[in-house]
Amino acid sequence: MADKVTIADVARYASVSRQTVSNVLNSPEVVREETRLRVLEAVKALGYRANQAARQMRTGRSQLIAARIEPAQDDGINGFVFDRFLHGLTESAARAGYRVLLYTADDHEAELATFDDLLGSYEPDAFVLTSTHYGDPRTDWLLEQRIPFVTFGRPWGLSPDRRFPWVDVDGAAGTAMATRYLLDLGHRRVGFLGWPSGSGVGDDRRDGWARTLTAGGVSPAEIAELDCATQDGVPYGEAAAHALLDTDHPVTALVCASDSLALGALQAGRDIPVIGFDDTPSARAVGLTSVSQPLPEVAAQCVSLLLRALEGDGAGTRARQAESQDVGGRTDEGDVERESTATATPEAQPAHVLLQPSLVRRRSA
Amino acid sequence: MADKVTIADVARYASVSRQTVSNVLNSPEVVREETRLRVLEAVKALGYRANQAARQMRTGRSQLIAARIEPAQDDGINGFVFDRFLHGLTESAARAGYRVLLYTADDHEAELATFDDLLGSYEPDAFVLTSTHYGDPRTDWLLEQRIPFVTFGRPWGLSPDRRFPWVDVDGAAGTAMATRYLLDLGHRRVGFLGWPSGSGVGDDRRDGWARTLTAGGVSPAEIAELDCATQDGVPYGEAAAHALLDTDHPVTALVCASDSLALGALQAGRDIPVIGFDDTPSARAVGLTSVSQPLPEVAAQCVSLLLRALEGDGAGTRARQAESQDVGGRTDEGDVERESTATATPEAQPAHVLLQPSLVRRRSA
DNA sequence: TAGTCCGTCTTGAACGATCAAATGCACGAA
DNA sequence: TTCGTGCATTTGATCGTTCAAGACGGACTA
Repeated sequence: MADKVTIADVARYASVSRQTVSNVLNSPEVVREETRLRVLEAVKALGYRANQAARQMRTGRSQLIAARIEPAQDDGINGFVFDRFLHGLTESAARAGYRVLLYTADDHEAELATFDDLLGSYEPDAFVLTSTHYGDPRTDWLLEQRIPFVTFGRPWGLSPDRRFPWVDVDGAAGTAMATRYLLDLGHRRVGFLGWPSGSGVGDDRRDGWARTLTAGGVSPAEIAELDCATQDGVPYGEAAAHALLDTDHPVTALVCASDSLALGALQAGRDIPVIGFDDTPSARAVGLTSVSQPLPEVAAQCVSLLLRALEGDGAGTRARQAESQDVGGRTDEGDVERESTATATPEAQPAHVLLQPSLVRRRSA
Repeated sequence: MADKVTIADVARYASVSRQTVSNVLNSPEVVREETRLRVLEAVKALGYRANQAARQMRTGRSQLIAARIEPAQDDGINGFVFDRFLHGLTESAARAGYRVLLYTADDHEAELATFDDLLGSYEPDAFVLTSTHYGDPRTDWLLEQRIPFVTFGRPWGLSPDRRFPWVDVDGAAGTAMATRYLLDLGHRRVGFLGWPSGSGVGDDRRDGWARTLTAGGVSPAEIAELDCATQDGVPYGEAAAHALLDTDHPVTALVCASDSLALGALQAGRDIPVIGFDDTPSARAVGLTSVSQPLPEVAAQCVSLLLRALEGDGAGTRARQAESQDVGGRTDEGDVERESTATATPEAQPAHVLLQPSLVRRRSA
């Protein structure tokens, strides 16, 4: 490799001091235009790139965002969603001058230990959490340590929504959309295959369905009859579908909390419309209509919120200016906000963003 | 956070010099036992963790392994395989004291630029490449720059196998196993749905099938008749399956180069045995028998080979000892080698490992 | 004329670790 | 007694960057 070009090399080449080179790169406004150009030329000629480690040592900022890579679930559904999210995160982060550092952890306790470990060694500037749930200890820990972070997933069960920034997809809106679609097709007995109540995500998805049926004039009693809760997984979906189908008064269409359940429903063999959730490869493969989460946008919003949080905390000041320029860059390119229900919150308050899913129509409905 | 404990704090606490603390952690053998214990106690009491940035600055080693996260394919199959691989990589790397840094790139040119970028700023110690293919420019670039790396995938088309370390799964053995299984079931006209020749992976998988049929006494002419090449994707698989089924002399079973093709074949509706490749969630969901790659092992082997390569190059010497201990740690826990066809190569030569896939039997065959 | 301020650039120090070399000490041989 | 030897530990320098403070000349003010 090119023998390591340092800032001193650039300084010598451009006949200025180290600090001037640094200023050109980090605080261009304090440097005379002519000098600035000369330095930039030198930077280009020598192929200079600031050494992260050295910079980090001085500024305390690593330009690293840590994210946990989760083991693919048995049915790989979560894995897929997460994979696409991670890809988007890496891309959005790169645009803002950050990189994504991976870690694993088997449970929450191990994850907290890993937080500590990482903070002590690699010093990531922020964390991104996924799969938040009721009573998640991770958010409290990070809040207490005052480490910037965002979650992909609402702070289920936490009193106010604004203790930390989060991004999520409106699952209820997704199932509502699916249900509405089936009602418009003329169906009235639209069943729901979901998970046992208690999970934020699952309950949210059920709500969207129930709410839409209610709006469509279906009675609460009937709604209860159309609802079936079971564990996630294809075979469970199949069994649950049978429970709703093999009755005197069978459902005529199904909305499901996951593609796994929907696939199971398809395998039940009746030829009724079925709609899944997450638009996984499996859905695509078998032609299953499914609710799709805008994962690249979720990732972009996560980075955007993180950058805001990072600007707020107390570290370097000079360096911070360069960043806010980067933020500007990202914002320019973002058609993101337009299609999102970005719930604006007052400045200086952790913001949150709730994005709308979309319905991908295929053969199954 | 705990106010940053530095090596000087530990030294003060244990009444020794900074260097002694450093030695306890990196070259324990030069320190008197009594001192060593006292220092370790101090480390524990203060919760000291060596700062990566500072260490990197001195040693030139970042303890970072860079890996590209690929966008999920249309059918998400590659995405899934890669996701699991990445998880394994992160875990194995962590055990050896390394972390995984992600990057994205749209094409090879962009990827080379990213290599350069990363090497200039974050200075990863090594790269992990996936999806290698004929004439891959990335391996040449990295070889030329003398950057350590491993690939998940053979150096297709490169003359000798030993220019760089690689890990791969024996695809031919996988399709051979699948074919053998169908032959044993009494089938003779076992068809193959694969990709057009030209891709290393695809040709390899076809070979395993053809070879097994030949061994089973099927004539070359007949084999050619049973072979169908098409683009990857469920609908293509369905069409191809029809081509092999709707003839005077239809196939009675199918081996496929991917789960997508296999799913297509299933949708063709004939009730014949079908075997896919990669054991993706889709396969699990629909009960498709499939050839499964041992991805966690692949990842573990990648890390193992990388560590070997990293020991060889010319950087610190003291630090190196600590690492080789780590390697030892990993090896202990590794049932990995046992079940793999680890092709041993002479010391100091890049090694490679070819792992055996397994057949996961489900309803489809 | 002297003093102040501003814009531009430079100098020395510091981040936290490791390396290379030096030091102190105990021991045994000359 | 003196000196070399080897072990355990310490000291000073260094990695590449940014921060804080200082230097310098010119313009503007008093």
